[in-house]
Amino acid sequence: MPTTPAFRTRARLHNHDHHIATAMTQAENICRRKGVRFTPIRRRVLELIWASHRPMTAYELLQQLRREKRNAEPPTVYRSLDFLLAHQLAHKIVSLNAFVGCPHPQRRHDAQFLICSDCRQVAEIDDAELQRTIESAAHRGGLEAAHPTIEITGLCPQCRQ
Amino acid sequence: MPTTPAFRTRARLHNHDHHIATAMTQAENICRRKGVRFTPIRRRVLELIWASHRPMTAYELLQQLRREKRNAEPPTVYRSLDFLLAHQLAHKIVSLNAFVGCPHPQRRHDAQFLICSDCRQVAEIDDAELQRTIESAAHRGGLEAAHPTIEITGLCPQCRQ
DNA sequence: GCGCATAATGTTATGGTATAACATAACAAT
DNA sequence: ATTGTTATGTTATACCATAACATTATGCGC
Repeated sequence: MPTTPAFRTRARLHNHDHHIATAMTQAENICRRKGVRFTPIRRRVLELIWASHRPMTAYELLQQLRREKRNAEPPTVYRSLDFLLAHQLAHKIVSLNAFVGCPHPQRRHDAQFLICSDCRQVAEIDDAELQRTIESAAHRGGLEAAHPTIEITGLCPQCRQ
Repeated sequence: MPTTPAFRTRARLHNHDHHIATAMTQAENICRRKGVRFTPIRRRVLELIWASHRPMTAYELLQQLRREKRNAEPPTVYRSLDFLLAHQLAHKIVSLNAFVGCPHPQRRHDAQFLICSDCRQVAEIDDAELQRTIESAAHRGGLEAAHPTIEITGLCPQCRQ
């Protein structure tokens, strides 16, 4: 069971700048430890992802990026996204063709997402029981080295009110 | 636990024509019962989906369809797919942007898929425990009226050998 | 059967997502 | 400084999906 509520409340949204700063510092540290380059473009793309409360598509990111970098093109942002995904600093939500920041990039993990169909907010959960159940279902079905994509769409608490 | 193995063996592939015929008859019956029209195009698209052992993209289906129907265009196939998805005669695999036939379209269900990353074969499983666990994880996370997308990628038994 | 409403298909155009391929620039280690 | 490697610039294109409007087919009440 997550120790913090899965979806951000209004109060937590107010702290958003702080969240971004923390995520960026974390990303920096991780890249330094791994000896990979957290270049200005990569950093900026991750900042833009975090600056949004909702998952961002590659072309939304491109549009933002172009405000500062006139010559940005699709490969610019897709390459940065590839890097961020490879190092688990971000995740792709395949059901939305969009990207979110990873709230705990330190440990490698298979992510599970809750998606609000109304406000489009996404919460990453990390449910050990769910993980185990998925793995055992895959195994019963004959699948090995399984990498699950779990995306659950529904209504978040705020949007139900 | 499924009563048949999730992935098709070579023996079961030999029976493929029979599988297709069964699936088509089932689809016919379902459409008749629902009072919706199983038109020649819709029928043919479903046949093409079943004729493949792998998930088919919309444009692969279009290419096939054009062999018989020179004037087929993207909307032709997307409309048929919309119909087939709406009536649960087929499913979309969002992580592949591709479509598979539904092996048990009678009962309405949230599907879970095992995907072999080597041979690309897809098995639909229907694991009650998994379903329950997902729902309760979503609920703990605050999400209601949850519609899960479960797609697990790995290696199938044949491809491991 | 006839006329009508509705559903399905035809057709053209365009929007949205992602990558190939090759050129240039930045960096890091000697 | 030279060189191998990684990152970025740039152009073009492939792939995925739908909008919008015209035409045709079907089912139904008469």
